[in-house]
Amino acid sequence: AVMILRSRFLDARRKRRNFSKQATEVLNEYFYSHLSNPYPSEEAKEELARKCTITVSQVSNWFGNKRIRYKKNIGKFQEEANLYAAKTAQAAVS
Amino acid sequence: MRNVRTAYVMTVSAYCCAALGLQHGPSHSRKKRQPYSKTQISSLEREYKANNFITRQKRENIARDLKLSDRQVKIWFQNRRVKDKKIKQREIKDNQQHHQTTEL
DNA sequence: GCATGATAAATGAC
DNA sequence: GTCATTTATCATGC
Repeated sequence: AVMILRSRFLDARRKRRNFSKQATEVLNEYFYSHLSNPYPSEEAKEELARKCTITVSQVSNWFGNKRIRYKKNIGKFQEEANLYAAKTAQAAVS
Repeated sequence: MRNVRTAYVMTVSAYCCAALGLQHGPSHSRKKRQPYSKTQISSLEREYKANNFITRQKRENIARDLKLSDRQVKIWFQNRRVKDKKIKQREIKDNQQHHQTTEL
């Protein structure tokens, strides 16, 4: 019996669920439209959290992960970046 | 006004990663993250339970016993206090959530 | 099997 | 000291 007795911080990491598609959409829109400075203010985080129905901490986690993973492999995110760039461009026209 | 700090950070760390808007990159060989062993964690947790803040004397002893640097022990206690704070504020939120769904 | 969210060490501004 | 981060690692989803 191995008994994984990890006192894992109330076990939030285990019951992890992916965010909804709409939430990811909102977060990505912000990220790619602020690519030159992808650091939302506390107020911006709160609004994103409200829109996505997640906590501010989860917003911070998402941006932390996104920044490092984007930086590590920009090429992999190129397609995604173009997608959201086009989306915000169209929003600007209308 | 908590973002004045971030704004300043951005101007300072504009040397590296300037093209991207990314903060203090690997400035000059950052120490690689070293996950601590169960034994080390147990001792640290035991001491933390005794008191959340550690004196310099105790810190030196613990560091020697656990084969960690003085700085590592100091940082561990700092991070541990942050963790405590997060746990508490999450418990508060969970309670609020629970009352909203159960009452009325 | 990697994508993804959360946590654990480590850094730096203040 | 706190605290927002970076980075690696962990645990899970699918």
